[in-house]
Formats: sequence, structure tokens, C-alpha cells
Amino acid sequence: MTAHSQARVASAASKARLRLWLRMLKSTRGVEAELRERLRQEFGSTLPRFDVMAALSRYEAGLKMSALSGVLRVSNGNVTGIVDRLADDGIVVRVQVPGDRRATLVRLTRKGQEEFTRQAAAHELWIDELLGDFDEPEATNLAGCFDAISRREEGR
Amino acid sequence: MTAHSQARVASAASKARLRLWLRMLKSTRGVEAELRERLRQEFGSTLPRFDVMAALSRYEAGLKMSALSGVLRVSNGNVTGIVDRLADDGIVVRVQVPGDRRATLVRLTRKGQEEFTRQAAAHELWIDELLGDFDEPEATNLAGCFDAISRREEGR
DNA sequence: AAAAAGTATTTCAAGCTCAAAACATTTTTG
DNA sequence: CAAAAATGTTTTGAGCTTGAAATACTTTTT
Repeated sequence: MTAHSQARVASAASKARLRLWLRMLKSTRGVEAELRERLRQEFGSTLPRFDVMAALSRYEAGLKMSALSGVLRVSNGNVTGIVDRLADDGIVVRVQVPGDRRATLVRLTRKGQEEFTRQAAAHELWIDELLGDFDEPEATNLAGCFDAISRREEGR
Repeated sequence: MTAHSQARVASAASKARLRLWLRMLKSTRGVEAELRERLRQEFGSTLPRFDVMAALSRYEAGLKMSALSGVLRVSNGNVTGIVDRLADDGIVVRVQVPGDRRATLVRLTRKGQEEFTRQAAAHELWIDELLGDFDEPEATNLAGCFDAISRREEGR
């Protein structure tokens, strides 16, 4: 293969990847917008709040602020405000860590657990509706493709 | 098929779709974060600014504010601030629409066009790198899957 | 034990995002 | 033609997001 045809082939794949990215962004944003809207309408809440609750629900003992922002892959300062508001609403509590006066543990309250259970059930139904075009093998296959992208990201 | 096994099948596909969504979100956010970081480092800019410039670059005659927010699928008020800052930087201009004193047209300046050309070239290379796992047929196939999701959204 | 380095969290400033309200102008309607 | 409805944009208030700086505490080094 000549350098010339090589360049042509690379460029065509490159365009296809760009198109892929634009579609990926569009459909992800669309689903996100719909979820945000429903969370607002049905529960008076937001996606970031849901994400924090989901993370905490997987750690019954609670998470330190830094661990929480690590799990969610958002900045430290970001989580502070969301947790502040969730605490105001009685969804989470901050607990001092015994041996370390710098750290605080964040835990779902009982009310928070119950609220998350309700919201998570609705969330699963919504996803089922929004991604209903995919049957089980397709969904599993696509999930694998995304894992490939994510792994590529992590290896940087 | 009994009602019982029906429920089981639906539930398994449902779980697969939920997993798919979580992976889709994770990888899209990862690529977005990387693009945002590079745009910040290399061009001192942001993704929303890039999106506005990209939209305007496809309409040489300019777009009305409402058309711009329509194309980008974000709220009206949102675009106002981004365009304000792009105008401050000499990237875009607002032009009064002759027959309608309510409306303004937003256009890329020459400087804006040149800047967008530079950024778009870098952007395409970045995508090529970040999604490099997919060859042309794969990328095209996946893009088709996302189109299905987007079309489903639009039909709501 | 004092100094230095490291860790955990919050604060800050800037920008993005939305929905809703306000404002201005144009078009339609009674 | 005047009132009402529709259209185009900006403002407002609340919340999310980031990176960087500030604060507080702990561990390590000298």
C-alpha cells in the first residue's frame, strides 16, 4: 500500500470516528436531559444529587469526601456543595472520623436510603424506556465497546 | 411463554440496558473531560464555546440567537452569556436584523473563523486518538446505534 | 521537638446550565 | 385601530463544575 492510499484510508476512518463522537454526544446528552427533567419533575431533584446518593448507597459505612469525589470522578470542591444541600434536606449526614480530625464520612440517612430506593426504581424504568431499542445481547455488546473507550482513557 | 418467564426476561434485558447506560455515560464523560482539558490547555477555551463556534461555522450568514440555541439544544438564556464572552474576545459579532428590531444575528468574525479552523483541526486529531480503537466499519456501525437512540428521543 | 511534607476538606472566582420571569417588538385578531 | 397573542432576547436565581488557593490537621524528617 502506498503512502498516498494509506493517508486516504486513515482519513476516512478519522471522519467516521468524528461522526461517531458527535452521535455519541448527542444521544448521551439527550438521555441525560430527559433523566434530568424527570428527576426534577418527579422528585424535585437533580442528576448530581442522584449520582451522590447512588455512590453512597453502595457504601453502607459511608465514604470520605475525597473518596466520594474519586468514585464520581468530579472535583473535590464540587462535592462539598452537593453534600451541603443533601445534608440540609436530611438525605445524608456528615460523621467525624474518630482518629482523624481532618476527615469526615458521609452516609445516607434512613430517609436518604428510602428516597434513593424510590428514585433508583424509577430511574431503571426510565432507562429501560429510553434505551428500549436494544435487546440484551445488543446492550451487552455495546457496553463492551464503551468499556474499551473507558479503559483507553484510564491508560493515560 | 408464561407471565413469570416474561418478567424474568424483561428484567435481564433491563439490567443490561442499565449497565449499558452507565458505561455510555462514563466513557462519554471521560472523552468530554479530556477534550475540555485540552481545549483549556491548548486554546484557553471551553467546550461550550467550541460548540457555539462549530455551529456558527456551518452558517456563514449567521444565526439568530434562538436558532443557535435550537441547533445546540440548550436553553436561550444559556447562549446569551457564551455569545457575550465570545463577542468580548472578537470571535463573533452581533448584527441587527434589518426588518426585525427584536432579533440579532450572530456571525463568526474573520478572526473567529481562523480560530475555529485551528481548533477544529486539533479537535479532529484528538477524537481520532481517543476513539482510535474503532476502525471505519465499527465506527459507522456504532454511529448507527446512537442514531437509533436519538431518533427515539426525538419521537417524544 | 520543630520544620517540612503530605493529606482532607473547604473556599473562591469564573463559567456553564436550566426554567421562569421580564422586556421588547411584531403579528394577529376582534 | 386597539387589544391580545406570538416571537425574540435578556435577566434572574439556583445549582453544578472546574482548578487553584486557603485552611486545618497528620505524618515524616531532621
